[in-house]
Amino acid sequence: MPKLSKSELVAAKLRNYIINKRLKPGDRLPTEGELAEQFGVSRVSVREATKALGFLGIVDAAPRRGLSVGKVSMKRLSRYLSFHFALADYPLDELIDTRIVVETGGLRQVAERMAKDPSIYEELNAVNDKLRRATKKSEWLQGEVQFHCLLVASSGVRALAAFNDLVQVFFQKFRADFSRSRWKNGIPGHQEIIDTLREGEYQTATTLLTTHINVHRDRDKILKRKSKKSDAASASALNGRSPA
Amino acid sequence: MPKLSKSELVAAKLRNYIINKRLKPGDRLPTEGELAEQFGVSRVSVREATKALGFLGIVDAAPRRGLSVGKVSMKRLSRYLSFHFALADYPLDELIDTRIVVETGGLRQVAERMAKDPSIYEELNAVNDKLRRATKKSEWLQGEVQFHCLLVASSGVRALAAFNDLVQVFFQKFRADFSRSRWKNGIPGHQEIIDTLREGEYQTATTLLTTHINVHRDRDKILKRKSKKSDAASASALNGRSPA
DNA sequence: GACGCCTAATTGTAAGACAATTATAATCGG
DNA sequence: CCGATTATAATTGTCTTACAATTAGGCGTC
Repeated sequence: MPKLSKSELVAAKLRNYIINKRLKPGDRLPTEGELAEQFGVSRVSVREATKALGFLGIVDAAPRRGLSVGKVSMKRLSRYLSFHFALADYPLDELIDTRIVVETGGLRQVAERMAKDPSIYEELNAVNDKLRRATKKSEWLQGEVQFHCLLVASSGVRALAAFNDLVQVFFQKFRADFSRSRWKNGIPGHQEIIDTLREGEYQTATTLLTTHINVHRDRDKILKRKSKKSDAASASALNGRSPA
Repeated sequence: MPKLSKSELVAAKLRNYIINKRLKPGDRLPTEGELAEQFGVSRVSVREATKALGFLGIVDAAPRRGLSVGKVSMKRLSRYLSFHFALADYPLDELIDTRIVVETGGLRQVAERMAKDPSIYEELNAVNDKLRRATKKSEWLQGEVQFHCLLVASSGVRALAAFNDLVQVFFQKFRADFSRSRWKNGIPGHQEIIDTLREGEYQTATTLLTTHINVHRDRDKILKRKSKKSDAASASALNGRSPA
């Protein structure tokens, strides 16, 4: 059990403070000095906590104005997590499983919302167009993440979208060694998915998206074919959901 | 253009340092004092940066050992996600959608693993037994979370499990006002789900689990049948302490 | 009333000191 | 000679104090 340092405790207490008082972005927090007194620690410890939270955009600090609750955005995180090499945490298979669950999980809602609001389709289409025009690999990498994040965000299930943002960052390193012909190939796949969704056929879209994501698994299998025989056809799960 | 603070600069430099030297998790970094001298700032600024990166698990610090590159884990990041959740205050409907996606998403894997390892069934069964013996509501609350967390963890998809842990914690407040007869009712549901999974029928289990979770939605609908589509800032109860 | 200056509150940075922790070396017992 | 224990020292963790930098809000002048 890793013993929590004082600044980490302060961060946790600050979190509870924000939750208990039901503070929302923009609301004021006590000053560093007041927090120090209230929590019974020195200003240094408070600062280490607020600074750390400030890095993430959770709190916002300015001289004279003091501290306030900031707007949490996943973009801040990605900035610090852009070290793809440091993220070798979960094996590829588990990340792919995770992606399939999270991304396909929201498709029904995406289809429903598309039916009511055509602009959702337009946005996704625009991102995919941008992807078509991409020439440099970095452009594609960025666009690819953007597309998949927007897809889940379009479900309107924001908690799922937030988690998906993280997963996409984690996954980034596996996209790195993807040949150009390979990713040019994926773009019509995107198109098919959103077109199918516009028709309301979210179950078909689920199959398509699953296959799209599983491409990474196949590639991995090929790379280490020497290992045990495995069922490459995969095609495994379409998660049957939606009980009415 | 937001002016970067010194500690943020240090964080950026540290990031470049890690990238340029191609450091991997576990590799040693200079000490705080050395970094301070090298970057021409005080130890305080270095500390604020390393602390912030430490929150994300990007650097790891220990007395005498010094600083080293850490490995970012989903556990670590859920701390950040928990802030996101806390500030966002998602409505019940979205949390239910999230739960259904995450919990049912792992069922296929659970069934597969159960077939190979019977102890998975036993564990789930044990938790459900404990649930049956629960008399106090607090026991039930704890057991309920434990069951659903174990269920997802049994899929072996750890990233999904980590996220699910978080969702369960935030869902707790909605379980709070659940009558005893109501939750006694849910226990056979659990049993049916794990039994079905043992048979390998994960699609049936998906339907069952979806219904099980949707009970909360129905109840919600009933509660505010009078009040129309109002977001109705949820009242009451928060947890007091941080979830580790 | 509008504009610019002043002041004070608050964060930002620094230096020094000491406590807490722990890897490594030294010591001791067998 | 080896294992366990103790002592040492290096490093992070925390506190205190001090001061610089920034800026919101008040004051005064026109």
